[in-house]
Amino acid sequence: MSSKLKESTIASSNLKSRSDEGIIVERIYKAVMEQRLAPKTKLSEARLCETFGVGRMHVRRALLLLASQGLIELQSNRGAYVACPDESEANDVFAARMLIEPPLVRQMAQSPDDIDLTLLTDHITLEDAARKMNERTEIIRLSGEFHTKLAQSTGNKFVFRMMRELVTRTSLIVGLFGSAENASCPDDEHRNILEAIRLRNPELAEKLLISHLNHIQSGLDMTSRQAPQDDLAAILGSE
Amino acid sequence: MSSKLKESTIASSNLKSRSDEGIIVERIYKAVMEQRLAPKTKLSEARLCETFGVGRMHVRRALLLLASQGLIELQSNRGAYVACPDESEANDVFAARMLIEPPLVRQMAQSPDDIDLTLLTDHITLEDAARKMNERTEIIRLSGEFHTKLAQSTGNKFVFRMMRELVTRTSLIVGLFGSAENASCPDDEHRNILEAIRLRNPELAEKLLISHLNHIQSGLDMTSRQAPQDDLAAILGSE
DNA sequence: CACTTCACGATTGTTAACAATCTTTGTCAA
DNA sequence: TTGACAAAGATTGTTAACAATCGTGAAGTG
Repeated sequence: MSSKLKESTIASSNLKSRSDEGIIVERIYKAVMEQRLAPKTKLSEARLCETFGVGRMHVRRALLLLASQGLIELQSNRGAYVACPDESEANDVFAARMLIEPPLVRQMAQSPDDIDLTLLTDHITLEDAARKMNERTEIIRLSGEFHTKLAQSTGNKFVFRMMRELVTRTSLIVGLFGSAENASCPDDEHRNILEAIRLRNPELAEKLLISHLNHIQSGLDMTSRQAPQDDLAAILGSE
Repeated sequence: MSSKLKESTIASSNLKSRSDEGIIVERIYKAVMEQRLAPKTKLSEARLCETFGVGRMHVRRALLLLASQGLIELQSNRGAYVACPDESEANDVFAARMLIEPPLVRQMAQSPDDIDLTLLTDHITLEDAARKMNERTEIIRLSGEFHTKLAQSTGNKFVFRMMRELVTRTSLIVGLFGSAENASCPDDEHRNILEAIRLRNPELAEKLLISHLNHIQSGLDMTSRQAPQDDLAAILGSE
């Protein structure tokens, strides 16, 4: 396809990448992806101001961007809360992914030459490393990011953005309804999908991806929930 | 599928629908969809303030939302400008639509019972009426909105949002690179696609949609451009 | 004791003034 | 005439004070 897509944050794809709100958006985005920020956690303006050392204006702009992405919810006069998908939304997310990802990998497997495969092989190396070191948050984030990078490797920024939104939402959903071992994608499925693409086998790639998504979805339990957390500075402060 | 999706604006899907910035976003969105706001047109804050009769804060928030949607571009210290897609972006838009829409209509044709078909038949009625009355802007907008409503009728808000972004961008692209008669989708193609869905013929529906997208894309001339406009109040004021 | 009401503190929403930056215009010199 | 330079004007970015709203807890009443 065409463009480069080096940047992988919400803000930097549209705005000046070094802006203050870009940093805030990226940090919160990452915290959600790693399931360190639980749904319904309150993100108060004052707290974020001191955490990031910026004025309220930047915080409010960042919150607006996050809300437009659906990552948080803005309640009038009540503040911002991490989004808390319900069962219906979860179904929609997986339905959307079932619509998009199979044709995506199918197409990738048809002409893997157009595609940046090193990006994906490198990523799987990272996944293996994180698994070996047993770093929970890394595993979770990388596990989701594989699918994002799948889209990113096509070089199509629209496909990339759609995918990132769906993957982020999936991370929230898995954090809410998933059991512990289900938090990350199963061991070798990513590697197998990538291998099918490299071998130019569209049918196999599509089949593997569909069953992969089914694995994730079937591991969800739509009854259990979790409690919100609180210590924002500890969660968002590190980097 | 699941949710209702009555609201069809950018802002109202995530934010309080009656908010000031919601109105601004919707107006500008509509103006772009109808190709009344040409790419590179400057959207100055002061101008928008008096046009909509709101404070700068609301205007700036609306501009941020539009930028996050990719509809406009924010240049640091220089202001907001209607996005101006280049050839590479145009290719990406059509590639993304080719990826999503065929599986979408295929799936719709497989089980049209889950779907709100009256929404679509009503829409085609509107399209015919606008064509008969020769109302250019209406024709252009409805022509694009058919595809949006295609996604909307599934009830999946993620599919809907993805589609809306792609359709909006397509409108910009057609306005930039399209010839006059190509501004709207050809006469009966929408009706034929809908009919194939209603008749539960997935292969036909997919085939018709693919050739429909090809018609639109092949009607583009990637060399010619247009000049930006200026009188914002006249363009955005009416409603 | 249960319930309502009210007042206070905390948080978010808004405004307007101020600062920084860019654009334009006018001047001068080569 | 053309170009560089500088000042003025216009536009955007930022801040801080003010207003509005919400949650909480105390006080009062049945």
